[in-house]
Amino acid sequence: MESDLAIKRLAALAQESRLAVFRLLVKAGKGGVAAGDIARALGVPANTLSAQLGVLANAGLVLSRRDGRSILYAADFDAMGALLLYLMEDCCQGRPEVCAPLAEVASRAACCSEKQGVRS
Amino acid sequence: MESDLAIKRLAALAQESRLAVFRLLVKAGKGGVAAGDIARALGVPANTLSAQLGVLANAGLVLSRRDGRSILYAADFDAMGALLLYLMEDCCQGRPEVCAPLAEVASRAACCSEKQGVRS
DNA sequence: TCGTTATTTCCATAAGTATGGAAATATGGA
DNA sequence: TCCATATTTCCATACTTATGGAAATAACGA
Repeated sequence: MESDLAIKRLAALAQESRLAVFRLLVKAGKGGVAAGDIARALGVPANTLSAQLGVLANAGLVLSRRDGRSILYAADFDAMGALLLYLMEDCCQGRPEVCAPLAEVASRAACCSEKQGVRS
Repeated sequence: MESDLAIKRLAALAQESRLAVFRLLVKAGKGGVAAGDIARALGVPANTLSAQLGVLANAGLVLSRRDGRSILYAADFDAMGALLLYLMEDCCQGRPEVCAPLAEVASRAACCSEKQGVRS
């Protein structure tokens, strides 16, 4: 990953309500959530939320598709994985002091994904 | 980790020259690098760099100590590890789609750190 | 003490980001 | 077609951040 893109993604997540949006979308899974429902859940005006979703989408952290009158937003898990991989490998050079504590979480995930595939 | 702190750290890294500073400090390791040497390496005026180091330090991503006339800055590996752990667990809920691809990097690091006697 | 080097703080300016009202666009249903 | 709903775009305002010149502070050696 280019550091430009990593910076864009870091900046997109570095704001309270955008991080809240992303976390909500992670919880929701691949099905996604309508923009209006996100706005209601977070108590943010629709146009403000739209701008925030725009930043996340521009950073490639969320995907959107229209469903009737609504537009469904979903977290892009691959993009987030790529960002974390960048931070671990390119930025931190795989240093054990940084990366070793992550082994348990990562291997648990790897284990689950092999056993039962993808969950939503 | 509090999401406020995570946001502070994400924001600190979400800028070109600050990310460059952090990467340089990761490369340099625990010994650290004098502020002036960082400024020279990155071609940034001393006072501008000082402000950037201030942001990184305030986010807890770098540590500093005086050494004679110089002030040595060093990456705080634990802090970076905690940020990544937060992103994997709290933010992404350990989702396999995000975290599984990180298993190899993390376990390689864990392996090396065991050899050196460092554990998490 | 003084002079030199290293770094930070102060300050102003420039640049970028966040917010939300109002209007515009898109969809589906009557 | 007309209307209601869902979302975005336009725009102005407020806020935050980045930058670097100049002065201040800190440490060392003579």
